Amino acid sequence: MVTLRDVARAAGVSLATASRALSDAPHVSAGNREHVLRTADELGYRPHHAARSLTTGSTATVGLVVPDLANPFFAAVAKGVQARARETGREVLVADTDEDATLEQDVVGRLGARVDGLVLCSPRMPSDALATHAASGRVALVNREAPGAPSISFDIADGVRQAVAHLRALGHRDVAYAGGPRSSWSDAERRTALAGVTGGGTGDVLDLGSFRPTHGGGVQAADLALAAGATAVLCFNDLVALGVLARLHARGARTPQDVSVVGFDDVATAALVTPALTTVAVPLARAGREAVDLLGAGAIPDAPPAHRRLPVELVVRASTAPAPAGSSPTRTADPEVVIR
Amino acid sequence: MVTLRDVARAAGVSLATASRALSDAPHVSAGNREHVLRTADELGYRPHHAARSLTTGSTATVGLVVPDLANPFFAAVAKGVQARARETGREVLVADTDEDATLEQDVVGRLGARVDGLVLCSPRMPSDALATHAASGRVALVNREAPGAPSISFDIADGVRQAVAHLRALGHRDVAYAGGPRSSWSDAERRTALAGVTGGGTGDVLDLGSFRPTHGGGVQAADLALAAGATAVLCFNDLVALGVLARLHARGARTPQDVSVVGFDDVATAALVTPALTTVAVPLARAGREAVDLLGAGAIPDAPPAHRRLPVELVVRASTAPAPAGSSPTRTADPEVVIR
DNA sequence: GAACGAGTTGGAACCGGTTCCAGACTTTGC
DNA sequence: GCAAAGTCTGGAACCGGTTCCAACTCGTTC
Repeated sequence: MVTLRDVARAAGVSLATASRALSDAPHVSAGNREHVLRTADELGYRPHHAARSLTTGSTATVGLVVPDLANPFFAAVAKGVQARARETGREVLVADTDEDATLEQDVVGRLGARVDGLVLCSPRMPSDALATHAASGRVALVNREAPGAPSISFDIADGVRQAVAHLRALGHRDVAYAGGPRSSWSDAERRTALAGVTGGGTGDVLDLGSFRPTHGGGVQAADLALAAGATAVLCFNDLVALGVLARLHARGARTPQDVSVVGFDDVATAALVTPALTTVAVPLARAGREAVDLLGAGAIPDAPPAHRRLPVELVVRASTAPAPAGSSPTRTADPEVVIR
Repeated sequence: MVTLRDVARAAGVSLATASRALSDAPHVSAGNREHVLRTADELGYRPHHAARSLTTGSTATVGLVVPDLANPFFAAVAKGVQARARETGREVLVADTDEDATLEQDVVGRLGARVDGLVLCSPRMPSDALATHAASGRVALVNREAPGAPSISFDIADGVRQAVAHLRALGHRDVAYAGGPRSSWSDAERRTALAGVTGGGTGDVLDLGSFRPTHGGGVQAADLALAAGATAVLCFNDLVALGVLARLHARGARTPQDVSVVGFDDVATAALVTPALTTVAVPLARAGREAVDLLGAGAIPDAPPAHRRLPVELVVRASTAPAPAGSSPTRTADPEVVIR
């Protein structure tokens, strides 16, 4: 292994000069700089990351913590984080917490010590724990908001509004919501938005309940939607929507002729299934990129952390269509479970 | 920030003793060890990773390089790598190369300097470049084999055999292969296997050509399959198979009644689409885990690198069925493009 | 009672860089 | 022509750990 010492010796300069030349610092003559650079190149010198990190105190690394790397939602964010980090000369240390809030906290602690900043994507830990970690000032959140930490989230309320407006415009009166986990921050956002949007006198959205945010959760929700006589189902995310689609098909209900389905997130597969899914597209990669930039912005201490909400957009595909003509004018479900 | 020096001072022992106590080394009295440990805990001591790395020469980090994090194939491998690394007390530095062979080489160089070992998943770089990097002895390959580096790959030949046998058993005589990129190592493996398996006198498999390994590639292949009168299509991977499925549906061909479709990899969505995809399941997460273990096994220098092939398994779902009764006994395609 | 050895202990060197500081040299201004 | 200012340069301290080595303690054995 060739060290800076070797380069300095070969170039006939001191360690200090060699260091300055290579780190592009001032106080080196043009000739010396050039010479050192060439010598380093010839010797194949590669700076020792740990050594540099030890003195400078910076690791040139960002950490990324996600609940599940194999979930396309998080994978897309990870791709954005990774791309932006590379552009800014940093590497990415990634950790998958297997959707486990306890493991997540552990991981945040361990990873936090090794990076300049940490991007937490959809953290599962409770708010108070999150606040503790946020206090370090080196944390940025994605898809969750919390008082102490800067965050990138999505304009979920607007997405819900667009989705419901779309369905209403198609004549759907019996719209149902297949919700995500109660503990989920983003499910709470959707529900709040639904409660607001339905106040317009056009009728309420039926709450089918909370389901696991998976294909299986969607299967479960689909039966409830059929039983309730809904002609349209708005889903917590695309995975749930895919489950709804599959189950409706299996039960002989046609999509979109009999029942319309709307997803959330616009994951890659949403466009590839048949019928292609109408869904609310959220800029996942962009969120990852901006979260990385948020980490660099720790310039002004005690400034209130930035909460940025990225715009979303309903993408209309083949899973939504006008409500069937003879759809029931009266609701069959218990009014108790309506979202307010 | 609390350093080892602080702990030593607070515990009333020397730096050396404190270090030994915390790294669980011998030559510390039980009393002292206990006392140091407690003091460190009270002070909230966290070892400084860069400092430790500087002296020990080990980074407790593995690097992972993948062409595309958002591709579920690589995401699954990444999850395995991540899990195994955590179990063995290491972190994962991940890099996404955007399917770019040039960027990949660059990334391997930069990442390589910061990790103890590097897992290269489906590397796109040419063999000679791969050999150069493999010479460092700290590289493990996934889904590709090369002379100089240990690797984890899949028993693709067996997968192809199982898939073709399945289709033959269903009475399909006109089986077509929708191939992946010519430069792909794993496409070459599939073709070699196809050439071998079709020699059994049961007829050849028609080569539809090479397609981008995406949904779009599958759409393209589907039209060629229909034109060639194939009753079954074996696809390079699941993404291509999904494209084939979608296009067949759009063109009014029913799956599996008219045309059967088989994928490769058993990505998560394969089971979720309608009809559910028959596909060759490969143990992706396991491959990631074992690749990490391969990195630790640099014990015997100059030992020939291990090439391990993990078993695969055909998963029969709803996209394959007996060949239609009246399928043409004669082939309409040019015999030149048959795989040999 | 002295020699011996095993078990502990702390001082100091070291890992590979960055940066402060003092000194040498060059340029500029009056 | 000389002082002041500025530019380069290299020695050395330092970052926070690990580990070598010498010294020291104590119990054991002859």
